[in-house]
Amino acid sequence: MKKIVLPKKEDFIPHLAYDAVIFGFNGMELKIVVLEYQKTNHFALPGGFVQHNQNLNDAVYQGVKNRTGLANVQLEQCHTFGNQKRRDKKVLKDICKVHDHQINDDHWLLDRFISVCYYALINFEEVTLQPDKLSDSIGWYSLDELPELILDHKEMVSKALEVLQKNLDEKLVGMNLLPEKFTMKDLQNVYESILQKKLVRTAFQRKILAKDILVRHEKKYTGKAHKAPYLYSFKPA
Amino acid sequence: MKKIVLPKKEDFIPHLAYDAVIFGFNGMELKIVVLEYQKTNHFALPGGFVQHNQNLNDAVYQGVKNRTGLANVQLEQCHTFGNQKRRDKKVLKDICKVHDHQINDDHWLLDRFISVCYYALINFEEVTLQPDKLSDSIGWYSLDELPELILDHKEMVSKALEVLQKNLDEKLVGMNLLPEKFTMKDLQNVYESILQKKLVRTAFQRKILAKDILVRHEKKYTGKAHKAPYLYSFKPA
DNA sequence: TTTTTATTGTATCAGTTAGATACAATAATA
DNA sequence: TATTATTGTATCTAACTGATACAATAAAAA
Repeated sequence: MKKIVLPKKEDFIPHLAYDAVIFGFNGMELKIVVLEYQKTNHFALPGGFVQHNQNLNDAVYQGVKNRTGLANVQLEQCHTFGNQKRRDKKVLKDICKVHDHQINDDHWLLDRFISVCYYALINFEEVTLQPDKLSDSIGWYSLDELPELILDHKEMVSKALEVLQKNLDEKLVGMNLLPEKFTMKDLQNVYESILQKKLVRTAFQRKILAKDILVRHEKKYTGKAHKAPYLYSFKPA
Repeated sequence: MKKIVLPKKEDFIPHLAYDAVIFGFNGMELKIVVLEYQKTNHFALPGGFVQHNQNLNDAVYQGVKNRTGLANVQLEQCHTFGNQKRRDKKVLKDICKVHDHQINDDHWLLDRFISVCYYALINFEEVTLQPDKLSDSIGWYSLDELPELILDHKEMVSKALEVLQKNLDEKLVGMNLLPEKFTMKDLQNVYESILQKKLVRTAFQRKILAKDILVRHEKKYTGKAHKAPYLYSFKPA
């Protein structure tokens, strides 16, 4: 196991972290990015720390880029988790041990951390996840098949989904989760995955078209035995 | 000027603060609690720091109680402000000077702070504000007559109001802002103050009554030359 | 070639909700 | 007793949603 360099205490604001819930849509299901730490069986959201002279938002953006390979991600803050109990010495020790680091009980990484949770919506198809050195795997997990996550990361996922649902109509979510061109059915699937309930097809179509935010393109012939749906794209702002 | 004790560095999580936007309603206008630091002409939201073994939520609750005299306040988190520029050495130095404290440029209170912003709704009438030792005045200011606030506290107020507006219908705000019994007009004034727009009287009354959350009581005779309105209270949960 | 099948796009009807308007029912005053 | 301002409610209309219906396909089956 190649020894990696632990983050240095003096570079970062102590006791402060961030974590990110990154949503993607594979055409049918909503999924999120989860990291697995090498040989520890610990799963976690991508997260990190904030440097002393770095904006919180920038730290999250940079961190998500470094730990997942994803750039140009629009991150939205959703909640700050500040419970005193949110620490887990065992997890951190496990992770460090794999990398041949001995850390003492008073090491700063084992301290109590307050974490600011962000979420983002990205296009599942156009993206290649790139695990960093701490993680041996990075992957998409559907919401109802999440592995056990460390600390309160599961709660973060719930909170992020809740905020996402609340902002769905105004934030025009589909724009980030779908490819350039998509069918009405695709868009409805996005909405249903996020809201976790079925919508009425005709009412949905009517409502979306009434918003006047879509451009209609050619039909999409899928080879299936039925009428071909139109393709749409979002009107440019 | 009696010398006060500055918060001790070792007791608190460095670089981390909270601030609170406390809304009250005087019957006509929405107002918020603002502190003035003694003889400095600096105005700020009530805020403070988090102890090492204290939950973030508890810290805010305790802090609001200590700095304003308000207890049993339902606080909701609304946003975390993490811009690297949010520090102002002059303000802190001014405050400390008044209390006869010399602090150096590297004092921890002058560091860059990340602040978690909360908001609360309280009953203006039933409350006596109690300034702490750092502040010589504490008072209610209406939103359009706020003094200049330190740092990004003005932005915090905007954010808190925005979140409040968004949550208005589900959080049943009136419950916290009105006295036990109130008229329909009172409730409408609360809604209008928060949403900062006029509502249609008949539609508002119809909507609220349809929610089936109010109990109707006796009439309220104001001495004015017109029909007396009914008093209402919220149905107990 | 014709029929069948699944899905899509749209229209229509009913039920609900909100704004606008109208109006009767007051309390106190003129 | 008439006047005034406000309140509580009803009614009309416009907008929106769910439910239903149905024509228009695209490809497979007959």
